[in-house]
Amino acid sequence: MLDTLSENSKTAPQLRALLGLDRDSHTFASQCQCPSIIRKISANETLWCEGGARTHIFVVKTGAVCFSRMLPDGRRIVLGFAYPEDIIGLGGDVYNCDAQAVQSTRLEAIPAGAFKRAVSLDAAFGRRASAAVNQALDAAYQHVVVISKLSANERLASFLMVLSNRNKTHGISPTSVLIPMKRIDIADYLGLTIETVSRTFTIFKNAGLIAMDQPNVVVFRDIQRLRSLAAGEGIEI
Amino acid sequence: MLDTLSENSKTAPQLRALLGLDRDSHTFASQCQCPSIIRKISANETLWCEGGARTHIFVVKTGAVCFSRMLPDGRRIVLGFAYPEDIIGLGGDVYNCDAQAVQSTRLEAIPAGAFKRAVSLDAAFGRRASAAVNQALDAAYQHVVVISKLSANERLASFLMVLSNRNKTHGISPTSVLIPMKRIDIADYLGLTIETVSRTFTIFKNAGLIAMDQPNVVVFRDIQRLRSLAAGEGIEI
DNA sequence: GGTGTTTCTTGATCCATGTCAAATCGGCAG
DNA sequence: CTGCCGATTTGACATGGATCAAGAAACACC
Repeated sequence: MLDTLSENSKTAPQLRALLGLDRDSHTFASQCQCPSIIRKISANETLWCEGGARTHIFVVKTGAVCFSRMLPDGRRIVLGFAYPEDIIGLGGDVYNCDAQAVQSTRLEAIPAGAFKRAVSLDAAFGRRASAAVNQALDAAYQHVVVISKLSANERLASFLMVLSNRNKTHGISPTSVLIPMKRIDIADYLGLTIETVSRTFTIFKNAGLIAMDQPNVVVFRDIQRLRSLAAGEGIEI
Repeated sequence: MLDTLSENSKTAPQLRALLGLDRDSHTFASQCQCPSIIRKISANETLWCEGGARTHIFVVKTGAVCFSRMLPDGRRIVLGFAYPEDIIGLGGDVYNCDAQAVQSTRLEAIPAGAFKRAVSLDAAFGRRASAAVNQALDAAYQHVVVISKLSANERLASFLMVLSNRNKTHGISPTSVLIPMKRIDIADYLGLTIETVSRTFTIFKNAGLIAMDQPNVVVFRDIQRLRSLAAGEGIEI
């Protein structure tokens, strides 16, 4: 699974520093002071499986990753997505979900053992790691809120607003978003079907909330209304 | 809010040790080496609010606590429940949900500052705390799975099986459970209405899966079937 | 023990979303 | 450009759970 490595632990951080890439994750890796290697995976390739031994912690460099679980009868649940600069793979002894790339993705892989050692040696680093877990917990709670009480319209609005907010915190325009994942991933994430997701996009277009020239680029036309929808203020379209 | 304290930090752990109560949480408190006080709250009383400064970490001694969030238009989402021996209130700088007692509840309260210091001083203790957060994350993921894809029957079965498993790990008979919370809490936890929860209990009774002489005591008659339902194996009742 | 109040259960009906089916779009190989 | 194939959209219909309404049971308080 780790046969697609392209750079070794010494050169990778230096290269990234030189190139000024991924400031945040680079800091993380250098704080770690443990071997870090770059791994590239293509769309749909699996990064880890639920129940598998937690061998690595990853930092997403480019692309996007999707976390999911499968029920015995085949129903699939998407638990979340990760984007560049996200630290993923933290947790207990075994991975608690599957992880696969939704598009071609480049990650920095840090062996779990070295990571664990770094955490116990450096208190500040440990706090950083636990902050990432806390963020994951907050996101999971928010996800529960979205799928347990929001309508299909509200769910999709909420999904779009998360992408918009992410753009804003990363210095990208929050008035349009690129959707890297397929409809089935969005549907399994929002607890809906692909048909309902598709219809809801159409409703948003017809209501003048968004424009969508390509199926994976959404331009916001009435972001305030979308925000109200996403927040669960009980408004109608 | 902390005016109902009944014992001080010195006597409480000693008393608990003498009485042999709550072995696990006692160990936790004594490891912490920071002031711990017992707090008693009655049913429906609020322990903390979402967004409030995280002043205390708690260990549930008796009773049960319910975590929830509220949407602007009044919709309520229950994120989970805590029972005796559970460590609750861990996370970032502010509480990420409301917490209220579902019945008369006794807790051990540890000031967050002292807790934080203990975590950074004692690596083993820190690992223990982060394990609790990891467990919370696992539970949240499981919750997402339950409410995003399971039918009402499967959701209630899942809820009952969690209670049953909890009994088992605590040395109590797993063939019957006591339901301390009201229907509305179960409904808001499972993303259903109280009517559907009630109807589903009736379906289970009629199908011979459970017996329920009192509305808050469930005796399992066909736990294997309930487990299959809860696991999402796609069976019908 | 009676009485008022809350909680739970049951019934009738409705609607948002699922399901099944088919058409259309978009990307890619040659 | 053309044909193919997976992804997306659209349409027609079915249904599980919500909603609205009314009883019945449990509980607290006098």
